[in-house]
Amino acid sequence: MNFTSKEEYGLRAVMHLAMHEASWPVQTREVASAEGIPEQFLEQVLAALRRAGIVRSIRGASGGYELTSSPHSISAGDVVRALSGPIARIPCLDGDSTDKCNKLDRCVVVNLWKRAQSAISQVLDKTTIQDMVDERMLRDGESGFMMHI
Amino acid sequence: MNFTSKEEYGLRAVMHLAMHEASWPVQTREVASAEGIPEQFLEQVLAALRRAGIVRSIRGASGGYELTSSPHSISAGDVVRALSGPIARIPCLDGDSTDKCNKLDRCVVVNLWKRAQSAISQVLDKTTIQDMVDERMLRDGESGFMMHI
DNA sequence: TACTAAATTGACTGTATTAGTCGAGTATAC
DNA sequence: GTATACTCGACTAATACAGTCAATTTAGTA
Repeated sequence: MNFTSKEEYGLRAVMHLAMHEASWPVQTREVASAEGIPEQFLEQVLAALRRAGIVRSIRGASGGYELTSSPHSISAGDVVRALSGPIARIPCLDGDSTDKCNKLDRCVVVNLWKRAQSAISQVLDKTTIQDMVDERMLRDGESGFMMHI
Repeated sequence: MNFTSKEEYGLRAVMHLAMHEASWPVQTREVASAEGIPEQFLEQVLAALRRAGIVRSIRGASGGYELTSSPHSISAGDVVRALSGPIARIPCLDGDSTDKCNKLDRCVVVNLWKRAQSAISQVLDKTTIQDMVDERMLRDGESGFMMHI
């Protein structure tokens, strides 16, 4: 039950794009250096976000990435799911049927996991990227610059 | 952000002890076979629960494990934390100071993680073992027997 | 058209965690 | 004293995490 760097990088990258709409498309390198993310690793993250339809890529010289929709309509949950699959996965609920147990709806532990999963999803889904950008701008000032955060 | 087998085994073991107070102490072997948990692995789990003060062990022949307190006063969160440490750990908040970032209270992503962490903790902390036992008895009948669950 | 900047892909590596297993040792009831 | 049962530490295989590397494709620009 830990949050991963990949998820954090994804959120920071999407926030960065949201905050720099004026200079779209934004290049991987710029996002990487501004947010303190290893460039090659960020490429993986952005590729996953592209496959999930959250960002769009523009290839070739002076290409880069931009958001496909408004920061108001992208939730933190969207980004996390794009990078890690379902939030708080429950082992016996996925995979092939061999290791699924056959009385899932009766399993007390699974019911607990489901309630926890739902609680965390609610938090992530009702927080939009715009919410996070607002909070960030408030704290950092207009520049949005923040060291290693 | 996944739940682990160890956590599930721990919850099931504690539930089993709660449901069999009449035959305390209960032996590892019995818990393992009744709950479908690898015996040796369960020993590790029970040892961790003992160190956390959730169960007490009685050594020697006809020894075993019993709960140290009422199932009403043990929460699922207690069990999970005993087995996995803090719930939903946030990488940059623990470990040695070298990889801690120095403006934690300003980090938007960490704030999001904290809210998610708090949501999940609430669910796990307000669910008691007795709650889970009740649900289980309701579904399975008095015997409490349940295959592979 | 050639050059170059940038995304894209897939394979590769090291480390940590998960999910166990094994075996030797210790305590205690009988 | 011996069988039973907990205790402890090391060990292993598989998976996930966090990157890195090299080769390729695409597209803007001189």
